[in-house]
Amino acid sequence: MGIVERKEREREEMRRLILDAAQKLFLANGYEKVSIRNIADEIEYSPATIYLYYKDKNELFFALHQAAFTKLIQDFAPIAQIENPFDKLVEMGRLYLQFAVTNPELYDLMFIMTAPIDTLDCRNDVWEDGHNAFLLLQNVVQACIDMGLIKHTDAEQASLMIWSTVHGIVALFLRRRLSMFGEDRVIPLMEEAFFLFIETLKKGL
Amino acid sequence: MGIVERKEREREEMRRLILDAAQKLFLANGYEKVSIRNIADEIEYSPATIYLYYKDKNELFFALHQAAFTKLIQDFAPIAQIENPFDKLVEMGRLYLQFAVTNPELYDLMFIMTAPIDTLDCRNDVWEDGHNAFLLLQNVVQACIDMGLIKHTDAEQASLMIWSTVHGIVALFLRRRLSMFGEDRVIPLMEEAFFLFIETLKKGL
DNA sequence: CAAACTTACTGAACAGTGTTTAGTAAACAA
DNA sequence: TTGTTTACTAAACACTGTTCAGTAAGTTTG
Repeated sequence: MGIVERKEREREEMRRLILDAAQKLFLANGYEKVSIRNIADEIEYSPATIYLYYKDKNELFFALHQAAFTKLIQDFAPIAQIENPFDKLVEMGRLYLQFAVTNPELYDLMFIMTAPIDTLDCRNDVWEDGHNAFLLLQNVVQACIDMGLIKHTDAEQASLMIWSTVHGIVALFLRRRLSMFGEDRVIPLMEEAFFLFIETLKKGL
Repeated sequence: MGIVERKEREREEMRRLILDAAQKLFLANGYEKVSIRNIADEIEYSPATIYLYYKDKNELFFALHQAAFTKLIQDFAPIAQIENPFDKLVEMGRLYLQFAVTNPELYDLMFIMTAPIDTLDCRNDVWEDGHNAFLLLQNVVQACIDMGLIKHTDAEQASLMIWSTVHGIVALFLRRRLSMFGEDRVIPLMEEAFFLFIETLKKGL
């Protein structure tokens, strides 16, 4: 009875087809300008069909947000090679910034938009992707503490502070709150702020 | 010929009427759920009338965002009494955090939503409110530098870093990215992260 | 194989959105 | 008392997310 397996497979393929079309349109036109009807047109199905595979638009956003997390984790792969945990921390921050600047729509979906989180809330589910990513940071911070590279002993507190700073830089940038510095100065200023933060951590944390 | 003056006054009153109705609905129901038709119902005018006073919805958002800035500046008034510039900085951060937590919709409008900024962009205008608020911070940071309380000499860089951290904390909170810490731990954790940041600045900046 | 059932899909509708436009009635100027 | 300007609105346009009855194909059963 391989039919149910094939059906299961076909269902998964259809979910992928929808997801890929959604991602393609999102990356091309931004999230605001993509509707269920657009996605339906792209895959040449009726809009109602999408609702057979995703409960609503938020769930589709959530699936996209999950895919974005696996991409971020992939981008983080090189840090495994770094020995010194503080260097690891710095490189993580650099890669995080880079990810946000090169994939602004993905970053928005992961850390700014409320749509994916709304889906979690109505399922009474916890934000696993976010939590895992945070633990990745927390582990590196803990390693710094264990080696005496950071004096402060609460890794969770320190991690939240570090995450906040880096997120703050990119969130202000992505939501165009740094435009007053002039278009060509923004990216350098962000990098300077980041490296100043690292230097401050070195001396003060 | 007092007629044009009266007309001017009436026009301004109407703009206020719309703005107040919009703010009332926004604060009550959140921004997502307020439409031009809702606002029109509230003030008992036709939806089209609103377009005689505001170019589009973004411009209305922009006006609300400006009003929010004057509220923030008002909330900052007590810092004028503080002598020591570093204490001033800390209190500014505390008040900023407090403003965000007590007025989440206003903060969102000022520093997260893109709608008000879209209006600026299409007018080729610069974000004055944001810039002025930033200069307020930068002046305090400069005072810290001048008194040797901060070693780093670039006030702009330092200010951006400080703003980023505080914004990061509240932005993660407001967009529900700290839910994984548990509802009752979130606010204390934010405060701890803030004070850890201050301690780190004291020692490292 | 034919009948019964299940699944996958869609057209059309519902209830909403921001925004524009033609037309009306009142206020003002000549 | 005309002519003109102003303030306003009903209705429409082109969208949006979402639901549901109906259809046609695929699958199972007698």
